This record gives sequence, structure tokens and C-alpha cells, in this order.
Amino acid sequence: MSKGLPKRSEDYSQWYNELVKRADLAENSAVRGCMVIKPYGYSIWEKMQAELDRMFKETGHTNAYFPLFIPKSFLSKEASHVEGFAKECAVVTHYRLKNAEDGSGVIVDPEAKLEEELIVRPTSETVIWSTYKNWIQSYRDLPLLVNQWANVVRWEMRTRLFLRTAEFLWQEGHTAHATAKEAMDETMQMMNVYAQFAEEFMALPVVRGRKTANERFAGADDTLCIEAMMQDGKALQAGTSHFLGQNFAKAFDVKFATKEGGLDFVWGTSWGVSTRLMGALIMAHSDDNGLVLPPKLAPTQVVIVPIYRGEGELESISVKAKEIMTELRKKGISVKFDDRDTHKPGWKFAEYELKGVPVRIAMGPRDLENGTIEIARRDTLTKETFSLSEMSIGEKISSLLEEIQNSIYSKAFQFRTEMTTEVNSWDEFKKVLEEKGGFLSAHWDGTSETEEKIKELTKATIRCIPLDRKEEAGKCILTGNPSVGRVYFAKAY
RNA sequence: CGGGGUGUAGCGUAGCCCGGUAUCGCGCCACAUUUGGGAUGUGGAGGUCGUAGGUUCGAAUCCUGCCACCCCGACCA
Repeated sequence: MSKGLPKRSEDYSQWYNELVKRADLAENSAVRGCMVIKPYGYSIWEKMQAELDRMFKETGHTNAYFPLFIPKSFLSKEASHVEGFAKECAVVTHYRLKNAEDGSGVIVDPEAKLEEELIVRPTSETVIWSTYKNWIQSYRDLPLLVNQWANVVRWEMRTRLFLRTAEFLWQEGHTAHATAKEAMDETMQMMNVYAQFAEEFMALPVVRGRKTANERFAGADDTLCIEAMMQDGKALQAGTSHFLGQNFAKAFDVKFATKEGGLDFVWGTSWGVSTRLMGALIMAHSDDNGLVLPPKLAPTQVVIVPIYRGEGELESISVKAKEIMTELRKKGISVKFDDRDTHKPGWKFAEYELKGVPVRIAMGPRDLENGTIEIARRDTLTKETFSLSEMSIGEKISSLLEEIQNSIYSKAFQFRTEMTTEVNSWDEFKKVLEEKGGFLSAHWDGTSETEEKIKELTKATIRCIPLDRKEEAGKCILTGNPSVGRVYFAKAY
């Protein structure tokens, strides 16, 4: 393996691709467009899952599992929904193979054609609502708050590890409510859950916003989202939460008896985040030395590297290292002691930097003598010598991890602030987009035509209408027509 | 799915124009010396040249199909 990653400044996308592979996160598989998530990458995903799952449960949701396959007829029940996904669906047409007569291997048995073709789920609204029809009769059955962790398939033409793959892992929440307001509140709540997760755990500041009609989920009346800024100035949609209105209830005839004795269609929501978050995590914080992981999502938070000559020294360092490990574990810190004799310290340092381990402790004979250790931070690449008598190592590392978590967030926040520019003329818009990138806060006349036109001219799309924007009369950046507030434009992943 | 490019050992590559059985570096294995930022020396193993055909006495090299990956578009989370 050659040393050193490509530089972000020279080729950002190559840097990303290399980093994903070199840090052992994922690799391409034998199947076109599909990735293998390697153990190290998967353990980060598991940490994300664990937190999100906890948050979903705290907000009253429970997990369930619905089938991978969807009868073709289901997909066509909601008109805009089909339109949104039809172009990227994998279809199962047969259920059996047989040996080819010429001995060339197995072939699809033409006798085994399915009566009705099955679609590999691109998302599960349709199967789920067809099921909800049986689960919901009365207002007493509502709200229904279900989540599922699953894989989905969207047949993408151009794929990139984590960011866009033909098969990906995600979670999809599907809820049913008695009133529009309740469903809208749920939509908002889950968007906020995502935002909180991104900021608190991924150390990723996000813009909470609303999608324009163009960017909305197929089948939704309203889509809320969180948008993040990557280091190359491109935006990344990190999570979406949809208010489905009564669209799926109508398509699948899901009615309930109201308290007042009437009969009404149920109001729905759906919301999801995917392994794409891994891409966001990587691109938001990492540097030319490798991954930078926020402590709250790092599979290993602290690694201890012994520096020694001969068995004897390793022995005495190990004793001390194990004491430290015990202390750290008492504090709930995940720590690894790398006493492999097969690699030298320098090699290990580089390796753990590549893999983004937040804190590295090095301990050698000099430290043993002085009662010190060397503590190195991954995020800042700084080192300090820490005297073990100074304070408890558990306290020290706990607060350091917290500081790193905050510092990574602040850095990303500051970057995003710098990369958000208010622009007030078309020339300025084009100039900033081209020379600087990032979010462009600009007035827009509210029409899809203008949005399309801007996309066509510049490749920038409206990432969202920020929820906290101030009402401010202005003129559309392109048409000069009146606008009531600014929206965020950006080139996006 | 359109346009361009690349595919040679685990990884990165030379060779291809001009056909004669494959170069170098990293990694791997063994031993020795090493160990506070990717160690050094000596010896060694490892290749259906993406894949399937074709041309030829002979193909990594020329021709055709297919596959994969990368870049740029269209589409999308």
C-alpha cells in the first residue's frame, strides 16, 4: 500500500474514494453499484443505528419488519409515487433456476414466471400502507408509530460508496395519524430528531428546512429535510421527513372511524436516513491524513500504543497500560491496547490517524520513568505530555473526548458559516457559486420554472427553504419578481 | 443511459504504437539487526496480463463483443 492519501485540495472526490477504501470502511463488490461495508465501517454504522434507534423509541416508535418484495400493482396505486421511482426499480420476474441443457451453467427457468412481478423495494410506503389498512379501523388505533431498519434498492446509474449505491441500508419510519396537524407535528418532530442526531453525535451542523415542490418526495405533500455542507462546498441532504397527507391512505383505502362517528382517511408521515450519513460523516470532518471521527461515533475512542525495546519493557508498559484501560473503561470509554509486535509505533500512529481514532496514548520507557503518557488528538494532530499524578486519567480522557466532540462540531459550524453567502444579484450568484461554492442565500420568486431555469444554468438547486428564515421582501435573483424570503441554493451530492 | 478514459501479483505501475511468455515499487513469507512518527539488510513466494471470441507459427501487445471501475453529462437520497 502506498503512503499518503490524495490531497483534498487537489482532487476531492478521489480523496474521498481512497479514504473510504484505505480506512477500511467499504469497498466495491462483485455486484455492480453495490458496496461491501467492511467491519470497521459497519461498526460506525452500528453506532449510528444504536443512537437513532434509541431516539426513535424515546419518541414512541417501535420497530417492525415488512417484506423486501412489493407486488408491482402496489407501486402504481399512488400516481406521483410511481413516477418518482419507476425508473430505478429492480424487478423479480421468475422464481426458479435450472441447469442449462448444454451444461453451460444455470439459467432462468422460463416455466417459472411469476404471475405478478415483484419489485425490490425502493422504499416501503406501498407495502406498509396496504398492511395498515388492516391494522387501522378506529381512532383508537391511532397514532400508529412504526419504524423499520432495512435495505432498499434503487437502480442508480452512477454510484459512489456510501453516497449513492444501488442497494443501501436505512431506516424508514411510517406513521399514521387521525389529524393533519398531528401528522405534520410528527414530520417536524422527526426532522428535529435527525437534526439533533447529526449535530450532537455526528458533530455535523445542519440546516433545517423545507423542500420545494420540485425536490419533494414523490407522494408527499410536504418534505422537511436536514442539509449539511461538505468540505468541498457541496451540500448533502442528510435526512428527510415527509408529510404524506392522505395520499397513501386514499391509494390504499385506509379509513378510520372518528371520535365523532364519522369515517375519514388517515394522515401519514414517513422519514428516513441512510448509510449516506456515513458519507456525510467522512466528508464533513476528515483531512489529508485520513478519517476524523467524532468520539461519540468512533468504534474505538482511545488507542494505547506502547513504545519499547525488548520483552521486558513491553511487559512493564503493559502493566501500566492495563491499569489505564481499566480506568477508562470504568468511564465507559472504548479503548484498545495495540501491543502487536508486528508493526512499529510510527506505523501504528499513521494507521490510527487514517482510521480516525480520536485519541492516541503513547507510552514508552521515558514515560514509565517519569509517570507520564503522551496524549495525541486526532482532530488537531496535537500532542501533549500528561502527568498521571496530575489528575485521574479517566477524568482527563473523558473531558478530552468531550472537548474533541465539541471542537469538531465548532470547526464544521464555522466552516458552514463561512460557506454560506448572501447574494443579491444574478452576477453575484454565478460568481460566488463558481468561485466559492457553499450555500447561497438568495431570493427566489417561488416558481418551479425559475428553480428549473437556475438549475439548468448553474447546476445549483434549492437545497431547502430554511425553517428559521426571516420574512424579508426581496427580488428573485433570476427574474426580479417579488420574493418573501431567502432560500438556500447549492450544488449538491 | 450518452461522451471520454482505464483495466498487467494483495495495492500502485512499466511494457502495448512497432506481436516472441512480463518491469519496478509497496505489501507478503523467513532470518538478523531494529522499535519516541509509516525501519534496514539478506534471501524467498506470488501473474488465467478484466473477460469471451477472432487474426497469427506465436497475443499483455492487433481486431470484435461483454464486464468492471474512474471522469464529464442526464437522473437521484
